[in-house]
Amino acid sequence: MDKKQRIILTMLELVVEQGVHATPMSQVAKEAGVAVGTIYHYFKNKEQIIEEIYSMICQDFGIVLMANVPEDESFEKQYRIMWLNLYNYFLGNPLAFKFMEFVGVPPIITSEIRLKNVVHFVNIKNKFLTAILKKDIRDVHLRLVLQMTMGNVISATRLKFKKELPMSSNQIDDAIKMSWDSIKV
Amino acid sequence: MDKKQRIILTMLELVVEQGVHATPMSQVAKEAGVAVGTIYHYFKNKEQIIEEIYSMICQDFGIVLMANVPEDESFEKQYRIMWLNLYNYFLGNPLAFKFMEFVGVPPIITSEIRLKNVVHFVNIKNKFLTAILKKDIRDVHLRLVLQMTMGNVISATRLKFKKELPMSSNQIDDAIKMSWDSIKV
DNA sequence: CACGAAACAAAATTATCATTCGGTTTAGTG
DNA sequence: CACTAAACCGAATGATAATTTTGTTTCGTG
Repeated sequence: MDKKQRIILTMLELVVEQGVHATPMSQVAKEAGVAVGTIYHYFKNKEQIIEEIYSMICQDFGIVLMANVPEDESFEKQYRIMWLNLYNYFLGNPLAFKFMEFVGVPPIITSEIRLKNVVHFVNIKNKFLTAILKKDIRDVHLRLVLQMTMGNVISATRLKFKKELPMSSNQIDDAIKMSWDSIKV
Repeated sequence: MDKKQRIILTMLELVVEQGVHATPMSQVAKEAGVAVGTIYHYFKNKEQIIEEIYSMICQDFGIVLMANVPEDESFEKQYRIMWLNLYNYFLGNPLAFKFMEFVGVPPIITSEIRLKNVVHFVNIKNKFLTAILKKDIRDVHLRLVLQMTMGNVISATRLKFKKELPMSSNQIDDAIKMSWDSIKV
């Protein structure tokens, strides 16, 4: 694998378990198997590595969320699939989840950086917007629906990761049902 | 105000806008109007200050959540009041909200510290548990209900703070309704 | 008043880290 | 095969910060 990618992934790994300021560049270099100087060959500074990680994950979100969503089904069915898409992405990419939870927030990620990455979310926004217009879901503000839904998936993922619940398929069903009931008409 | 309290509050203020590792003790000392040495007279180290802030806020939670909850009303009404209790606490104490969102997480707050503070949540847990037993709300795992509800309040608060929504009383009503619909039978 | 303990101060210590710099190696090209 | 530009290296630099140490002040009590 090329060094740049290795630096990014090592930083991601270390940062989610130690925090940004607690992971020295020297450690990143060592664990990535490169010299410190090499890191600065590829990146302007530490901050930029974090920024690239953030951007990478946002892009993932945009793609993963809309995967395998059948256009000819009810919105409830589509919702269920999108919900699971995100949940399964988190389960399969715990580093991404933890990064977004603990690192991808101010003051590390500034609102400016966040703004740069909203592009990745236009599709999902449009999907929910038409659902509101078609009265498939409650007529409340789009931002509220999105934030609540996202929050629900995160809640379920948290319980799973913290091992506070096993999240059997029954419990996942419960969570999705609860989530859907909160937005359905 | 006594110096210990001043140190805690200054640390809280600086930490939510700069992050833990980005706020030097020297700055805390300066803005609190004490000498660096004085801080170490009251606290073993930086970590302990953070820990005391966390504990302080957890205690607030336990008290605030259960305030003015009428025992003789339906659980729906009670839920509404608890929900607003927390929401209003966040609005009135933005530092506490931001601390819990950005600082009160691993690896800064370890699971050990978190465990020490679960005492503050026994009342609220019991309240929801009896609601489940009395079939006032869905029969799903207590942890799921709590995490989802907490997540909903946080979602609403986030939208307000990030100024993405004005959170008029209508919108708050929407949010509470959505939240309630997700747990009601 | 004196005297001991707690409160307070800040300089000194020790450590750590992000970044730079001077240089070497590698790989592609005419 | 030169030659060059990019890739790469890691010691040195320059800051900064957490904590310790040493000493001074305050204050309650016998």
